[in-house]
Amino acid sequence: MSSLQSLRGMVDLLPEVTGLWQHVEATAREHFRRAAVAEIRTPLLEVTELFARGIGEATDVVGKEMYTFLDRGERSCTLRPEGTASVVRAVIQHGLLSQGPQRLWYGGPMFRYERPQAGRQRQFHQIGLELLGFADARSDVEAIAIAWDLLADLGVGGLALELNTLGSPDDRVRYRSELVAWLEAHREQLDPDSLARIATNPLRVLDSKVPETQTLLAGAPTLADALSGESHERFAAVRLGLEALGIPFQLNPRLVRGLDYYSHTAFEITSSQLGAQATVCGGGRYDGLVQQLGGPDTPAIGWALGMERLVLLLSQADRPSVAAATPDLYVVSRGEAGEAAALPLARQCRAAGLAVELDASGAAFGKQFKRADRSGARFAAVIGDAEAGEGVVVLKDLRGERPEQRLACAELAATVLQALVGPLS
RNA sequence: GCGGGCGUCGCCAAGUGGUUAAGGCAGCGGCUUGUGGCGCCGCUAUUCGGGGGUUCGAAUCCCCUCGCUCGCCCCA
Repeated sequence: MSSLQSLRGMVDLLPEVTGLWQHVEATAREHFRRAAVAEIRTPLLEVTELFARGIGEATDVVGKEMYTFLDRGERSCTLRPEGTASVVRAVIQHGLLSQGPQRLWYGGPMFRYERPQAGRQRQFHQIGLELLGFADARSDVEAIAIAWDLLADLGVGGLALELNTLGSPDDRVRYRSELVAWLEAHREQLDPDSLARIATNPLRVLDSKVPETQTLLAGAPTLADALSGESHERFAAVRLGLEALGIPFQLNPRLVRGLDYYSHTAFEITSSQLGAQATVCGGGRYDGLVQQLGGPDTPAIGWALGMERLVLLLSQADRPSVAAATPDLYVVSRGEAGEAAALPLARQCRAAGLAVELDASGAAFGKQFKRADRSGARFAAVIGDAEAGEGVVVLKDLRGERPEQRLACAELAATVLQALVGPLS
């Protein structure tokens, strides 16, 4: 194949799927509006240091998945691999927190250099929520509820909410060193993968898929034991809040978010229908991040939802397909005067709110009608030299029984609009 | 980065060493020069992702390469 192709992992969204994407986006917007969450848009490109400091040097995302390059000014730049760091940076940079807590959402492409597979691309899209300046457990519950309701409204079934707590940053640091000490003491019995993670991300050892390691881990110190009383209470409040809203969840003590900034509540919404990449939405609390990036000490919680995975679920389900752009009216014309009159006519109908396709091919009438039929339009407007001369147009119903009708050009839009809302035949 | 599967027309797909590479869908043209949907007829791959090699001869065998895909890792 000598012709040019898109880069690996960079996917084109063709017209047959953009309708569904728009539907998801519109639904998300509406849910954010109802929850009084405002949109924020940040650049796709940031200084590399933002992600290194925000996400954590030791994470896979920063360590091996970033699209990083030097710009012409020799500055190290990175295409954003996730949204939270950028949002926090923007909020700090513009002093938004001095105006009070912030309820923000964002959406758009993210970039991670990984091997593509089902539900994973190198350029992928997330919609995310960030509640900054909210410490109470109720904000955790609210954040989760917004995600849950959005997914339910979209009609995604078979979802499971998994919940865990990572404790306060202090708890986590303390537990981390306990765990590392314990793992070091059992080095010989660990599998190579887990061994490597001691240095990089020890909490992830808990999630090892090696059976022997899992058996061994039964004797390891648990995060739950390392939690302070306060952290325990906080987690209990989150659980109670979810129960009060009737949102089902299952506790998963091995749910450890990969990014460094998480603390306390961590959650994932997963689907069994997604293959290996089962997480549709993931998030949690990140109380330390704002300060770590140079802002005021600010509690926060957020989540990100994977658009590709969501769309995958929606297109698997037996749901009516979201129609692509189908015209209401297809304009067929012929002859010099007719063709000249067709465009103003189409334009006038568009101004009235109709979806109008104009056949500008100059093809034979039969051809034009064939195309009118395939376009899916309900009506065809026919204008030839004779009609153009009299200032009239022929309206033909392509789907129903309505007889062909000759009417003044000026009446076309109103007539079609009225017919569209009326019964089909 | 590591494993498995696959790569024949825009899409689906037959063909596994031997003259011109089936077929279906879509597309285009015609039957039908002011009226579509059905039907009928015709056209659309000198070429089998690309490059080498074996052979009298390859889409079919071998090597390399590129791409797609599923999984591992990790994550949305």
